[in-house]
Amino acid sequence: MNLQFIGEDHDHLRCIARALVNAERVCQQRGRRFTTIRRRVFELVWQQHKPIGAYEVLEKLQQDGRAAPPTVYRALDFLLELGLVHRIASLNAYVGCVHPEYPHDGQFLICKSCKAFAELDAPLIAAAIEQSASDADFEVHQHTVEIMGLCPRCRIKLA
Amino acid sequence: MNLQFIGEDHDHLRCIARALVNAERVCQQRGRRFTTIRRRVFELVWQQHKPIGAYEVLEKLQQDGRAAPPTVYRALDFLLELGLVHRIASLNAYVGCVHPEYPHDGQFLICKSCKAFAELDAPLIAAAIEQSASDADFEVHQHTVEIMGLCPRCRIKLA
DNA sequence: TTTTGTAATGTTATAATATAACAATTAAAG
DNA sequence: CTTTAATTGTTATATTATAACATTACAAAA
Repeated sequence: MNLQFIGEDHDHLRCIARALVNAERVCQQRGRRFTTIRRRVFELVWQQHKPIGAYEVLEKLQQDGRAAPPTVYRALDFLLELGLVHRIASLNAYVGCVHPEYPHDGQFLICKSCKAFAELDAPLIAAAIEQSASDADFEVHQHTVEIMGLCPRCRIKLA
Repeated sequence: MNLQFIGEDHDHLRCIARALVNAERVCQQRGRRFTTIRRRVFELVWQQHKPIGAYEVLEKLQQDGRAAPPTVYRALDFLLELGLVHRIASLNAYVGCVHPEYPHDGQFLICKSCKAFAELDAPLIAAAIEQSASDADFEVHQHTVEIMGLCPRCRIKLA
C-alpha cells in the first residue's frame, strides 16, 4: 500500500472527519478514552498534511486557554501508543497516521520544499530491512524510515 | 556491503587508528583541516562502538579543559559534512562512519539491549526505497533508516 | 616576515524539545 | 455515594541545539 501526496481537490474536512471516526473506533476497541484534549491534539496534528512540532501544537492549544508542555506530550504519547499518530524523528515532529487499524511502523516521504508528507506501508522496504537485518543475525523490533526529497508537485514547480 | 557487529576479539585501538588515518585522508582530499578539536571529537565518537550524545562528548572534552556546546556541535557538524560520522536521529546521537570514502546515507542496526550499532550499506534497502519513492513520483535526496532490535550477541544472552 | 583575509575557536546567552514530580480533578466501577 | 484509577494541571527542570559576537590561529600574498 502506498498512500500518495494529496492533490488540489483534496477535501480536508472530510479527511479529518474520517480520521476522527477511525480514532474513536480504535480507542473504543482498546478500551481507552478519547478525551477532549486528546481529540483536540489529534485534530491539530491532522489540520495540515505536514509534520507539526509539539510546541506548535501547544501554541494552537493555548488559543483555547491555558496549556503547558506536559499536556501536549501526554496527548501525543497516548496517540503514538495507539498508533494514531507517528513521530518523525529527523524533524522532531508528528503526523497523523492514515491507517491506524493496528500500530505499525510507517515509512515516510517528506518534501523538503513544501513539507508535505506521505506515509508508505511498503512491503518492499520492510522486506529489504528484514532481509538485511537477518543477514546480520539481527532481530528487528522497530524501524524508522524517513525519506527526504521533493514531492511530485514541487518537482514540477522547481524544475 | 554489510558491516557486522564487532566480536570479542575486536582490536579497537587498531580500529580507531584506521579510522583516524581515513579521516585524515578524507580531509586532505577535500582541502579541509583536521584540527586538534575535530580529531579529539572524532576519537571520542569512535571510542565506543555505540552512538554517543553531543553532551556526552562534551563531558569527555571537558576532562581536557574548558569547552562549551558550540565547540562540540561545530566539530560534529564538520565531521557530518565530510561523512566521517553519522547522526542517529531517533537517538539524538552520533556514530563513527566505517567507510567514509564519500558522503552517503547509511542504514543502522541498533541494539536496544547493549546499544551497539552496525552500519549497513544495503543496496537492497536503498533500491526498495528508490522503487517505492518513484512509485509515488517522489525524488529522493536523502534517507534515514534506523532499525532497532537485538544484536546477535544479545539475542543469545537474552534467549 | 609582516600583513591580511579567512577559517576556526571561545564565550555568553538563549532557543527548542522533552520530562520529572506532585497536586488537583474527573470519570468509572463498585 | 464513595472509592479508585486515570487524566489533567502546574511548576520546575532536564536535554539537545543554535545565535551572536569576540578572539585566535593559520595560510597565502605582499
